[in-house]
Amino acid sequence: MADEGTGEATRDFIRDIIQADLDAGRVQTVVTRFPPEPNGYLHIGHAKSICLNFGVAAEFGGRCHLRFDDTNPTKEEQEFIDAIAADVKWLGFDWGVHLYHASDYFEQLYAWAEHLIGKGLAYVDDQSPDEMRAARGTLTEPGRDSAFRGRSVAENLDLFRRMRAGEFPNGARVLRAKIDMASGNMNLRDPALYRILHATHPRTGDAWCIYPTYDFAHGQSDAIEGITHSVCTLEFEDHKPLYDWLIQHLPVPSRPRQYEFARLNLGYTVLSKRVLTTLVRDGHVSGWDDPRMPSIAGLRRRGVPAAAIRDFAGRIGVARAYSVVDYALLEHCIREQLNRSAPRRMAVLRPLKVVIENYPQGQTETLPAVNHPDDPEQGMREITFGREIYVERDDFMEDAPKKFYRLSVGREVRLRYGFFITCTGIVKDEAGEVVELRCTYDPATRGGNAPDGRKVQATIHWVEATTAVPAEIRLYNQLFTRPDPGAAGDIFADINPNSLEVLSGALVEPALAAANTAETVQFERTGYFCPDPDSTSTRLVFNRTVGLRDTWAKVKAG
RNA sequence: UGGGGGAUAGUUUAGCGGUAAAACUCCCGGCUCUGACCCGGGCAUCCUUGGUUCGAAUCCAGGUCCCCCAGCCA
Repeated sequence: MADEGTGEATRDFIRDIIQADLDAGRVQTVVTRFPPEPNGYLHIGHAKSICLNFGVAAEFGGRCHLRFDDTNPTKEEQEFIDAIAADVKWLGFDWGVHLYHASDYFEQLYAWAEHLIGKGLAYVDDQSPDEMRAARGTLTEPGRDSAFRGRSVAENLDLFRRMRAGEFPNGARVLRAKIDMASGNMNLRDPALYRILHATHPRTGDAWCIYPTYDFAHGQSDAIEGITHSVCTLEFEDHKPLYDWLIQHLPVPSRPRQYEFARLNLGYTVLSKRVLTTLVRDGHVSGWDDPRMPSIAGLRRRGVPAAAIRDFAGRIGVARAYSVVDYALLEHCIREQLNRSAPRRMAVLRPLKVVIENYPQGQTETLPAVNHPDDPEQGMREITFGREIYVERDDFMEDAPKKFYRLSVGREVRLRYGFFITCTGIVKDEAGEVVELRCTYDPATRGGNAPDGRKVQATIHWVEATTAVPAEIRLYNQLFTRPDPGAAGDIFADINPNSLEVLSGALVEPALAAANTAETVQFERTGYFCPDPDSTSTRLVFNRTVGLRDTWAKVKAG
């Protein structure tokens, strides 16, 4: 895992705090945790948190727990629990034996709730959700005390036990902390600690019908596990006073501290679980692992290496200021990683037939090609050359400007690993479309160099007609049309109708037919691609992970 | 108009009283059997106003703008 591009010992305020705690002896062993709620799949925003929590633990010789925050059985599923664990592992992190669930602590949390009641710091409220909302006040006006706030300890205890016993329907009562209904911090206006939820929990089944809220479960779970630095995102900042209040009033075994950082925002991308869930549910994408999704599963299926995601997480930094990261940075990290590892292959996305007129009919020959120009270890392979080949449509222009280096009538180019060819003529169909090129080749340039030392301006990729293998290639574009999806109102109106482009007539070199591995390869001059699970023995399907940088496209665009 | 937090190149970060650093993007140029990679070069009134100081992005005071909070979600 020490393969990150610039994975140097990055510095940020979280690491500074930990270093200071270690130096001052406040903490002996750093213990962090990644606490996902299993109500959806992980996305690249979670990857930032995962890399931070596991990264920091590793750097300081501590440990990081994986803890499922499974306190709301109405939204959580086993499928998500399994997928999340698989994704964290795929990203390259290991929680060892430290796999936990907030539900592991339900009994202890319940006991602490009674403890709070006993100290007169919590009470059972009979108000309905609507009444509670009305009594909570607003951002500028204080709330009003509930009529049930003054119940005796005995009555609270009795009612709370009966809540647990299942005597009341959902929403009938709730256990609340008794703090301050006039606090400027809404979280301190007697927050709910336990609610009645007659629902089957993925792990505890029907053992419970009351469940702790996030606020009551999270900090105490941290304390039970001995978490030293509970790192979360900025929106929990207002919860810290409550987090601390609970830790202070409960006989917990340790005193964890919460620290907040800014969550990741990515241009042209949505990292809201609510929206992502809707995209999947309403069929805007094929599933959580659709290659257009910013989910870990989607990125993986698209061919993005875990190391690229780790590198990305390291480069975006950790701070407290709201920010939106350029999508281009992610692409850069992917390209950098793949450039040095991905085997090179040739594939023609939009084929244009070429007949080499002076090459013998019915004859073929093989030519050696390197698998990676900078890595001899990857070896060589043989590619077939013959009279009929296919080149990329974009590599021919009828009225080519001076800046266009590729094929045009009268121009000579090099076929990668092959010969120099010169275009001598074109064939058009009735519609006037160029459907075939006539060329001649120079036998003396076999292997790619001219004995007379003449140069060509371009080298293009190609495949030989009789040996090429047909393939479907899926090109992905941004899932949203604007850098700030939803900023104009309806986020679903910003979905890009052209986010998926399928090329069904692509031709790839035979070596790719054996690409059954999940390995991402480079199609020379076009980009990085990986076989999609939709591939079958009779139909090859490739996903474009990311294109190569294309300077010509910019020149052409003017 | 309550509470909490934040403002450094187009973007994300560094800088912690000594004269703005890096990466990405973009632009210019070089190299090249991938117009890729790689290699040069360019791109900042440090939100603002005033103060302290020999010296301020850093310290102080006042503004401005942005983000989060009124779930029995997390």
